[in-house]
Amino acid sequence: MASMTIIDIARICGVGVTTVSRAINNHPDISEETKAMIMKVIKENHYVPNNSARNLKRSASKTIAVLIKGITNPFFNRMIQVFEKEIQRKKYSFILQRVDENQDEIEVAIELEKEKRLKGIVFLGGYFAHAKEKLEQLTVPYVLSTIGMTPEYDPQEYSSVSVDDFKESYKMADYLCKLGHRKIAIITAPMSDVSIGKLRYEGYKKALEDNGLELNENLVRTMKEHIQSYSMENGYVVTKELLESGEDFTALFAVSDSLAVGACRAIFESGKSVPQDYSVAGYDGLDIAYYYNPSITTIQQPVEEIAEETIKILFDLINKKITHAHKIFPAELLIRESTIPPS
Amino acid sequence: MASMTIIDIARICGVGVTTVSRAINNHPDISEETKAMIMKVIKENHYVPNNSARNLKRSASKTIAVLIKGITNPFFNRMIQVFEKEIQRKKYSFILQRVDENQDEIEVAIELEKEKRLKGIVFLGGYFAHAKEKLEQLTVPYVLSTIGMTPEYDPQEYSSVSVDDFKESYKMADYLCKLGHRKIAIITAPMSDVSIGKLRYEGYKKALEDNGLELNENLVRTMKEHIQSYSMENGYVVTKELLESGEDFTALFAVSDSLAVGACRAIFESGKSVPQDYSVAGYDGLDIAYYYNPSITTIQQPVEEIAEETIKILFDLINKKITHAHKIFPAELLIRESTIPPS
DNA sequence: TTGTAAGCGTTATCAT
DNA sequence: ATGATAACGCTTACAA
Repeated sequence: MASMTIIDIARICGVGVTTVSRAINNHPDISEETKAMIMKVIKENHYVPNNSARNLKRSASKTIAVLIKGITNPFFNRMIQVFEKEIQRKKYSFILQRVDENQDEIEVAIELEKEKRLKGIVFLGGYFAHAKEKLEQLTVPYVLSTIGMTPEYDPQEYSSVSVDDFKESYKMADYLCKLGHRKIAIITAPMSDVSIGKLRYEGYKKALEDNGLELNENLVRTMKEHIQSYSMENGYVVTKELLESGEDFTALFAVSDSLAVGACRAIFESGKSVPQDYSVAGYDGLDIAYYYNPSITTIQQPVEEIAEETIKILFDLINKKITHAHKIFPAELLIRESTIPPS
Repeated sequence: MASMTIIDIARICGVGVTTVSRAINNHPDISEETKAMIMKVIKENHYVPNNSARNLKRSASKTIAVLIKGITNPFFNRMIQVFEKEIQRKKYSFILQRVDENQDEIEVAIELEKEKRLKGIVFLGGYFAHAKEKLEQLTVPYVLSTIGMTPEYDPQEYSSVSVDDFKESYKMADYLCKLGHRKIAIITAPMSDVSIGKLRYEGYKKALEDNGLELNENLVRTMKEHIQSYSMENGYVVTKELLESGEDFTALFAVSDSLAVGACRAIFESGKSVPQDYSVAGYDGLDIAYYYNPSITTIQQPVEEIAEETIKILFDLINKKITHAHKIFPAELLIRESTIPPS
């Protein structure tokens, strides 16, 4: 049996399609009894409305899409939960759309906006170097959440919520310096990265400079491009290489907690220990940084606040209360077992 | 300016809509030059076809959806990558749809099937206790991947790929027994769970029995319902409670690696160590089990093979080569630093 | 090779 | 309160 349509239901009920539509969509102009009767028939016949037809006809829907670059990142888990909760609280529905690493998030967004008649979009993660012309095709409000934006963009033209990656990274590197470390290695993004990876590296560089330390290029290590970025495996491989290079260092700053975990394992396997032989610091404030052994010193981003503020700004945009906004949250340096003064 | 439609493009190009459609969809019956001209106009005007309209009109599309319960689970990351790769290799497109913990995956599937004219569905994760009547509304082939199915279902009526959770869990518990442990605690799913959590618990029970060990109810701990299931935090909280209960044990089997990580941290915080004071074992074979300190003994599921076989079966179903299939892969017991004989 | 026109399954407009 | 009917933007017979 082919799939039921609204017409079949109308026929079975002996009413017009409009009435059925009214019943489905909770319209006021319908008597309780006809509605109940129609709903009963719908249940019995397992009728499910076709969303494509609905979206096509509807001029606007109350839905927000969250587009994530790299859904794999545990850092986003908590944020997604908050997004979902907040969006539902506003009586909007919520679409989570994953964007592939080599897919253009703006193109996905443009397509989705048309397909689903979106009211707003949240971009989560990734870099953001798009032609202005492309951005302009997005006719609904959007907010960049924890995304590093290239500085060439006019801040008047978009909205964002994040931490100050430069400052927070500086904070961590400065802490390591103040601990007495003078040879501090870093695992960061390839220099081609224009986003948070770059900002975190710049913070490290500045902290070294301010502490009178010279930058040793041999201690600046970048993630392997062929391995999942910011992953434990990447941290492991890069650290192994660093250790084998024989270059001397006493502390290692990995720009994500996952990288730090991989780094620790590489150190253990070389017969050394953390923090006695090497201090290791991470970034993000993931659960694993707390549960790891030793627990890992990190920069904890206030994920829930970031997510809440993202939604708040998005709805202010939707309701035309504002034209743009940028919110920067402070992150917290959590000092744990993995970092001590050099021996 | 309102959004462009195919009619606008046709008008601008001075051709009919059919021709534009042909250009968009790479149809053969169109001259190279008109096609090039049309594509140029499309680019210039930023025309993007409306997917809802396409899906509505199309009778069938070449797309496969993967529905995941709990996208948060790192165990699925690798699988998703494989799914995507394999599906693209078959020239099909791929939709990843997250299903909320308290959402009914079958309902989502039914809706999506109509909306996107799916060719097939993969269900990933979660339990699976659905009314047969509901399942029957799914008119396209589907495969359950790493899902525990309630035994009441007729295996003739569905397809699945997974490991034998009972057997693999038995393997781990048996290994701990053979190591000499006689007081083996377990962290598992609440008894209401009918799925993998139950199977893994049953394997543990049987192993104890076969090794002449009596089951101590006080050593059977279940995850907290209000905390994310199978998470590090859950393992941490439950283990803390276990340690504080004063009940004696020498080994702890956590039915997921994340639980095991949380368990280890709870043990460290109580001033004890792993594996000297307590052996800890996990399940799944996540990266973190290897990178953790100590590295964690686990049951490694062959995720890539499971994912590949899932797609293979799905396409065999689509091509009507088979009516159903069940594939069970062996998993591997990886003995690492976290388990030693009791002292 | 190209164009015209008939749906796809809804919702919205306008009568009744 | 209810129903006929015209869109929504696209693909696809069928004609030319």
